Amino acid sequence: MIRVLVADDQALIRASFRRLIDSAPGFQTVGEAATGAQAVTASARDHPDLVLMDVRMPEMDGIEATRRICADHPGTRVLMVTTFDLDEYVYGALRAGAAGFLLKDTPPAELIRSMNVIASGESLLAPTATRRLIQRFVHPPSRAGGLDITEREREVLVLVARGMSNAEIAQSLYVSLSTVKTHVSSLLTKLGARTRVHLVIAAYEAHLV
Amino acid sequence: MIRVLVADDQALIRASFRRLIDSAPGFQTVGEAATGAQAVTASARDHPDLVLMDVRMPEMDGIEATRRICADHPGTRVLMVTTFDLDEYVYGALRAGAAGFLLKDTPPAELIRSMNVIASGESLLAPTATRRLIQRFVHPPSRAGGLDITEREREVLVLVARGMSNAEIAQSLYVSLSTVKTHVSSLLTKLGARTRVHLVIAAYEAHLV
DNA sequence: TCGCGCATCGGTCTTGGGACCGATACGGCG
DNA sequence: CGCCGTATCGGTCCCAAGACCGATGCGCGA
Repeated sequence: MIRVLVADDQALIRASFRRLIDSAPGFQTVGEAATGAQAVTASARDHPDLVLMDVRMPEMDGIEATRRICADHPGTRVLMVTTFDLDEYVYGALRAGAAGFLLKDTPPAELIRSMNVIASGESLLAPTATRRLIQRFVHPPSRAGGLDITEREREVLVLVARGMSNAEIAQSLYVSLSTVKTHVSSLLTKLGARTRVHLVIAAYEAHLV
Repeated sequence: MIRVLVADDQALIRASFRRLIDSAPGFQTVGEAATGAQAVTASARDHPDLVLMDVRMPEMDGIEATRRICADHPGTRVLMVTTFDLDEYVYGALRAGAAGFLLKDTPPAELIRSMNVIASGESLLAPTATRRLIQRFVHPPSRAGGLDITEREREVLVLVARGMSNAEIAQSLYVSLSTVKTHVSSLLTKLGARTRVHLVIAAYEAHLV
């Protein structure tokens, strides 16, 4: 028997989840929570196998509640169930330790199947979220922005970050050593760096390499 | 009507997939392939909406075939269906452009549902694979090995990679400037680096930072 | 016991890096 | 039109960086 805690600020939602769960073979609700804080305390008291967690809740949101529950009770699996399919929600939930993420428009039968999967120790995401997670896995966000530098300076920066000396960069870009030095100096000023080593670090942090 | 190509080297598997697909409403098989190469040519000829692709096939494996199909026909969605739940398979398939990854022990009804999800443009993974992908998302692999240097040298290396000068490192480690220089020189030699910039690069590449 | 690797330290020497000064030329923009 | 930002270039100055030389002490295994 899989013991389930339902956390949602709307009583109507909680009631419908409870009906669904109690009517499913092998499942049983052991409590309800209307806030994130209540979910945490209820989890500590009843140590459910599974928590159906909403994201938007008063007092403490579902993400933070998930973080605490997962930290305190590794055996408890959290399945995020929310109305909004937002990346911040999904990634926040996953980083907080959630084992799954579904939308509230998921058909009841599918929800029950998913809860079985989660309770068995596996993980499951809404297909849209799965697609975006894969996207992010295959093409990690390569934010080259955030650095307020000119195009030429950016070119110099990547060459610096490749380990080239000023002379090598000068050859590579067909300009004089002086010019390279000027660009490097500008970069040092703009990026608040003391030495070219800091430039390399900045380039790596900005995923320019 | 969703048009499906079945690629698997075993005729028995192909036949059973074909029966399943043709019996499902809204689906229709448009071809079979026994090798990766055949899958590529068949996709080019019949441009199916969906390809059920096995990983292990003669001539060309399913990963490579997926890569080519996705590159040539962005409209064609590939669902990897394999016996073995191996990370190399999953990640290889995803990087190749596959939209989904399931195991052959997936129940027929579930497979059909999954094909619907995939065909609708979303993505879907076997729960075990989902769990590992999330794991990798939350805790990216931080391999710090590969560098044949002493423990002390490793300490110096990370400080160098943090942008500290030799003098700062000396203060930080409570040793003299000479000692730091010695360690840095050793690092330069051992790692085949010309300047400390190369050390920073090596440190980042080795994920020491 | 001797040798070896490691960590520690000091000295000298050369060079590239970087600060700071100057300049010219080009293009967009009010 | 003049102003400003960008890219280009030159020169001077200083110092950290790195090469290379030496040395000592410690622990560990042959």
